[in-house]
Amino acid sequence: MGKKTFAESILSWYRRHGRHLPWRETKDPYRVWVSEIMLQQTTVKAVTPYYDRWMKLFPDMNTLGRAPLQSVLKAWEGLGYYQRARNLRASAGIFVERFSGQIPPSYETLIRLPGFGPYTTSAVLSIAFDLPYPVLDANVRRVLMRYFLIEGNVSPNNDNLLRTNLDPLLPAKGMGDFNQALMELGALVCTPGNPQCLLCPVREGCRGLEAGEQEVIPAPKSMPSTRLEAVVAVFEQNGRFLIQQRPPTGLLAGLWEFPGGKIEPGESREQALRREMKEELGADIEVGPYLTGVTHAYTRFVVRLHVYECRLKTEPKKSGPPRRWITLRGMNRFPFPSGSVRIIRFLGNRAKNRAEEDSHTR
DNA sequence: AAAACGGGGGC
DNA sequence: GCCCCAGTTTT
Repeated sequence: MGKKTFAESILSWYRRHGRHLPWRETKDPYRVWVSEIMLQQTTVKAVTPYYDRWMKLFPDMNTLGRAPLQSVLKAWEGLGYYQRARNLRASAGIFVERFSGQIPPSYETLIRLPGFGPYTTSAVLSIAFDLPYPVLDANVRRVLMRYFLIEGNVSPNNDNLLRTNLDPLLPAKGMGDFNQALMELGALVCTPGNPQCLLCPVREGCRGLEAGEQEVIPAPKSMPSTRLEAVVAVFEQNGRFLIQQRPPTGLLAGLWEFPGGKIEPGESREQALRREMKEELGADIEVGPYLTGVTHAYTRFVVRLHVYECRLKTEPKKSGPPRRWITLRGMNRFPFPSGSVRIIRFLGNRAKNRAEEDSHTR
């Protein structure tokens, strides 16, 4: 009886130390798929509550495949990368219409569908169908680049090197568990900073540890970061607020927001508001009191939103993006980016405070 | 090969 | 305040 193989070491560690997560309680392809999409570039901590809510709203493929896009986006509100939700809905429609509501267990078929890239396709096929596709995600890349001492950045070239090195170490069966075990090791032990090499089941064969390079592999990527100032206009008429829909493509596509825009260099906030509302609504406005400030961080820039109560002096034009007058409660049905959600929360608190003051001074 | 595409957690 | 995350798609 020889020593444990790489795969055996990883798997036995996973059985002992792997976390119990909602999407690991099942091999239902639909649930596995939804979890994989949600987990793209998104931490387990952030996904868990969304996943639980999602399965109540859209418990199976047929429900999702027939759901209105707006309700799907609403369920995704705050998770980010909203194209994922659109792709999920689009592919669910295809599964319902062309595959009897089933996910076909074929790499060539899935990879053509919206939202199925190399990672997701392999993950779904290995985890839900026990097919022999290894995955390369950020965790696996980090673990294996360290293990094989592949220095430098994550790149297609290094990915090929990884696959070549990994191939002889793959298990004969149970690829789904192996993939999840490798990812879990990256998430819990072989972390970006302060990796817990003493607790690692494969530290003996790790060439990165041997070379003392484990902390600097893969090479850290520097993130350009800029700051941006923007203004937001809140119009209220008879308890209803003006919101408008963003364009169907690009940043935050199809989500709703309060009108506003970027402050140009040398411009005051008030000037920016009047200019933006002239451009967006075709209306002249009066800028009222400052309501609140919200800082909203994106991957490569930070926006500071300055929110002002405003009043329309002229009627808005009819053309332009869809616009609606909506009560605070009515906003439950519209998907907003997180920055807008915080403004809505502010307006809700303000309304509550006003109601309380009324009840005291009455 | 690089950029676009969100947001929150961790330090 | 910076870095990262169960990637995909477009440029």
